[in-house]
Amino acid sequence: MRDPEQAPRIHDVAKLAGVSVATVSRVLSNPSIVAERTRLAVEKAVAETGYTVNVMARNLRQQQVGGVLALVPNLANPFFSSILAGIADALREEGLSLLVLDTRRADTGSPTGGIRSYLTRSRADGLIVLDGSLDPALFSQPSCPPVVQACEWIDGLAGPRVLADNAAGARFAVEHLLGLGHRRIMHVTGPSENTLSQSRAAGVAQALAALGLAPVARMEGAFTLASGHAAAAALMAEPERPTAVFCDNDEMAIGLMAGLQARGLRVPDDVSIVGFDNIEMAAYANVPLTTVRQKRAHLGRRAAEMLLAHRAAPKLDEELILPVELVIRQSTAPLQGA
Amino acid sequence: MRDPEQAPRIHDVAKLAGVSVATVSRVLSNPSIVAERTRLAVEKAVAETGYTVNVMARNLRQQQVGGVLALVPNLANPFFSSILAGIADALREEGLSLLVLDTRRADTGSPTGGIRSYLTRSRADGLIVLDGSLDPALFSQPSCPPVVQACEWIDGLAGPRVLADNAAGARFAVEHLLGLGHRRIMHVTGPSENTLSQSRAAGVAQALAALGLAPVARMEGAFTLASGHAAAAALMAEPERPTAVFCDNDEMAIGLMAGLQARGLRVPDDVSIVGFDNIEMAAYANVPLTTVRQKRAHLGRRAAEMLLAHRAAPKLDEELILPVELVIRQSTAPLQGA
DNA sequence: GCACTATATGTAACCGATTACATCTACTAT
DNA sequence: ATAGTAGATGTAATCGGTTACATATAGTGC
Repeated sequence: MRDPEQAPRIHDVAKLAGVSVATVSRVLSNPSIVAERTRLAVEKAVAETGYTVNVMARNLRQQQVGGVLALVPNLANPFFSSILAGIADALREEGLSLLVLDTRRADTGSPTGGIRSYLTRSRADGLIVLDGSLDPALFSQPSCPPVVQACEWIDGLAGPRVLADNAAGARFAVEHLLGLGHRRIMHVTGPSENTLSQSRAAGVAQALAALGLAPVARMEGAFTLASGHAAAAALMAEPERPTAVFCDNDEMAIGLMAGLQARGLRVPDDVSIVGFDNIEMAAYANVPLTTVRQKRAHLGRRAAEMLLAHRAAPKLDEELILPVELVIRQSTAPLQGA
Repeated sequence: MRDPEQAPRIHDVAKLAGVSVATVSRVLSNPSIVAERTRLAVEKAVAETGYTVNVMARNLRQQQVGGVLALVPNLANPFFSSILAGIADALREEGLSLLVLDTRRADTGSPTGGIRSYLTRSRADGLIVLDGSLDPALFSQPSCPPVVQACEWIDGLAGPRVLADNAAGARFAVEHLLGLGHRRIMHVTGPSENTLSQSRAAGVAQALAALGLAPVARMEGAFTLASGHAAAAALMAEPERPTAVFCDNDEMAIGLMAGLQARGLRVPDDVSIVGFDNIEMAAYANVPLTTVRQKRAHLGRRAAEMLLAHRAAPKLDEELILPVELVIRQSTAPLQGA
């Protein structure tokens, strides 16, 4: 006798409906091949018992997990969470769920285990990697599920990628500053090993080179408010003080604004500032921030879609570059005395 | 013959090591009960084959999923993502993974399916609910896994909860303003049906009642920058303009500051402002924001720990109230002319 | 030397679905 | 009337582990 508290199994439904388990399974997964009469009886039995499939059993049999794992460097960072929202959206439409792993924290675990133990077909049907600092060797195990890189990317790791057009965005930002007459432009970057930083630096160099210029100053930050704040001191210390700054993200730009204002400099009168990302706060900063818009949720969605397509028909090395656009607000102004 | 591309199974390891599958399983899960000699042989075979357990098969047999599902109202909201980070941390230590479901988006799906289909023991070993607006009936199915409510809570849903001390935080904030001499205090709230809003409103009322006062104005916001910005207009429209505002979260407070400054009012000279949450941006706002600190990652961690404890030994209706503290920065000042 | 116990390992049932294959029925074509 | 076929359903193998139970071996006490 079976404990009535237990969740009903397909067998219970079958018995109640007077059919075999196979028929019940068919009603649930492919109703069109079973006779109307039978189907109705089974549906009634399902309703009466309150049966729902045991997802684990189905997954085992079908050799799939029903979920995609996202590797994020820092889950608490709002930048990533809106990408995740886009990913979750696209996955749910396909009946897949979203698993999340914070790589910075997981890393600290046992050296052999840690992240690696999650990179198996038995744990996820696919991987979306948002952390460009991971070792490409992690993904070379034969049991590693299909991978799509999004936002950041890993040098030496092939496979599809979805990226924002970082170089173009940086170029737009700097061209905007140049157009306002600025020539002494500082670049507050992300960590130098970060792939985003690198491609944004390339965009900056490109825009400046068109006029035969180079950044008068560069400071390496960490994409944080605090590092932007610290950049204010660096700016003041420059012998030829920059009149404009491009920051690799909005958080650093906002931190920088706060730091400059605390030192008595005014934005945009004394210094023009451009950020990157267009986080929600950018529009509500003390001085609304001119920045480069990047559609993060959309990027996440495209990454998930690409993963699903890639699973169906592997397309190596497809690279999707999403457009970005400059949003001009009030943190930039023509060079004084120009 | 087995396709050598396939992931090795426990059977392959057993054959290579010259032992039974049971022994291999024991080496992996409970090494102490197998002889040293045998253990070494098995470990060698595991290394040679590159075997890793099939998580789905193990989970099916052990009747567990290996993951906990967090229900969040809005994944893109940084407020929730740092709670998730805390949850993920605590779960990983127990070998569990974090599944995420964005309830606002999932809601829009089929009425019968949607969220409900995720609330099954076969999909998650436990639930952490961060959305107080959900229907308690969702969790009454017999197959629903153990639930812990965190941060927000659902009226009519019993079970353990982890909350910040919202009433005390609001009281601290208002007492601080009263102590600075302010008497005309406005309260910018979250949505009135939100449980957080309700308990914060209670704290506000309590603090004011001690002096026989009531809020001179109240405006219902949506926890967003935009609604805080809109509150600036409401404040200006008051016949007796408030000299201080308590906002139910930092985002609204920052939006409000921006709105007031755009209208020529100065913070804190003309209006003092207190927020709630202590998001990172609070310290870097144009005027650093006085606010109530709530340790979000810690709250998430405690929620996960409570869930794990609850699974082991169900403790109904345990309620954990985490302390909060006032962080005084520069957005509050003594009443002018007091 | 014998019974008994502890330790180590193997055998096979089991978790709960899906699905290849077998079977049965009813109908069509010759 | 008979074979052939399509459609509906049942039977049982299968996914890949874990673990209760059985068995074998070595060690202990009297």
